[in-house]
Amino acid sequence: MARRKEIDRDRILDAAEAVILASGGRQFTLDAVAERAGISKGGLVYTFATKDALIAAALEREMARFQAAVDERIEEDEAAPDRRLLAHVDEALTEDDALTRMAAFLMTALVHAPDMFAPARRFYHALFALFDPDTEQGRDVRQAVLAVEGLFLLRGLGLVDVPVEEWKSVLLHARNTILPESRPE
Amino acid sequence: MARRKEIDRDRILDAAEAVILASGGRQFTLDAVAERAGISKGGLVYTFATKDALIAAALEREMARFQAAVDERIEEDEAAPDRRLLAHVDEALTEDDALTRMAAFLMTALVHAPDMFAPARRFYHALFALFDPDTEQGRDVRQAVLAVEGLFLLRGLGLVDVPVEEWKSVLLHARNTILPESRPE
DNA sequence: GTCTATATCAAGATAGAC
DNA sequence: GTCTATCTTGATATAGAC
Repeated sequence: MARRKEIDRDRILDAAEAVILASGGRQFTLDAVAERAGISKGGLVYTFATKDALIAAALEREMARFQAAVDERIEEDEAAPDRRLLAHVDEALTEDDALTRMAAFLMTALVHAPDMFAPARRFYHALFALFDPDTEQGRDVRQAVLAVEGLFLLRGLGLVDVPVEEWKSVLLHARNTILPESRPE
Repeated sequence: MARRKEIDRDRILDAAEAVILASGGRQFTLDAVAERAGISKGGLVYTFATKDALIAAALEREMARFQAAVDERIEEDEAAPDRRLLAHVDEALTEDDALTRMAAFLMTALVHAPDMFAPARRFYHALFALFDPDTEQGRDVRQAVLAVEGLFLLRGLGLVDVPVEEWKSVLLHARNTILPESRPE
C-alpha cells in the first residue's frame, strides 16, 4: 500500500535535514543524503526523482513547520492580518533556532536548486497579502515586514554579523510598528 | 611588465559579466566564460586560479561601481551619514538597472561560490556603520535601510514579484524615514 | 514495487607540452 | 603564458536483482 512510501519519504527528508543543518547546505549532495538515510543513491533517486525535487520537499516541510508554529500563536477566529503579522514576528523572536534553521534550508535551495523556490514564493505571497500598501499605515507595516525579512536574509546569507541583542531590537521595533503599544507574549 | 596581466583580467571579467547578465548566473560555467573571452579553460584558470576567485573579482568590480555611483551623488566634504544613506537609496531609485545588475552578481556568487562573499560583507559593514542603533532616530533609519535591502534581496532571489511602482514606493518611504521632507534629486 | 549497481555526462581542477 | 589532456566529483539514466 501507499503507507510504506510515505515512511521512506520522511526518513529521507530527515536525512536531508540533517545534512543541511550540519553543513549549512554547502555539502548537500545526493551521496551524503543517501549515506545518512542508509540507502543507496539509486534508492534515493527512486523516491525523489531529482535533487531539485528533494530540496523542494525539504524546504516545503520546513516552511510548513514555521507556519504551524505561527498558527499556534493565533487563537481561532482571531486571524486578523495584524495578529498574524505579530505572530510571525513573535515566532522569529523565540529563543529556539527556528530562523537559523529556515535560513539553512533557504540557502541550500538557493545554492543547489535555484529554480525550486515555489514553496518560499507562496510563503512570501501570503505574507505580503497581510497589509495594504495603499494606506499610510499599510506602508509603515510593509516597511517593518521588509526590515524583518531583510535582516533574516542578510544574516542567512552571511552578509552581516548581527549580535542577538540587535537582532531582537529590530524585531521589537517592527512589532511596535505593526501594532503600537503591544507587548510580545 | 604587469600591464599585460591587468588587461587580460579585465577582458575575462568582461566575459564573466556578460555570462552573468545573460543568464542571471544560472549558466555561469568556466567553459562559458572562457568561450566568451575567446580563450581556453586552461588559460582562464591560469589568470583566475579558481572559479571562486573569478566570482569574487567580478562581484568586487560590480560593487565598486555601485559605490562609485553613490559617491558621485555626494558633494565633497558633505559626507554626513544621512547624506550617504540618501545617496544609496537614490542610486537604487535610478531608472537604469544598477540594482538588477547587482542582484545578478550577488546571486551568481551565492549559487556558484557561497564562500566568496567578502566584498559584499565589506559593503554591508560600511552601510550599517551609517546609523546609530542606540538612538530612536537611528533605529528608524536602520529599519528603513533593512527594508530597502530586504526588498532588494527578496526580488533578487525571485521570492517576491514586486511591480516597479511598489518598488519605488518602498524606496521613497525609506527616504522619508532617513531624512523627512527631503525630495530625491 | 523498491532498491542496487553501473554507466554516462557535465564541470572544476591539475599536470605537463609547447 | 597559454593550451591540451586527464582526473575527479557529483547528478542523472538505465538495467536488472529481489
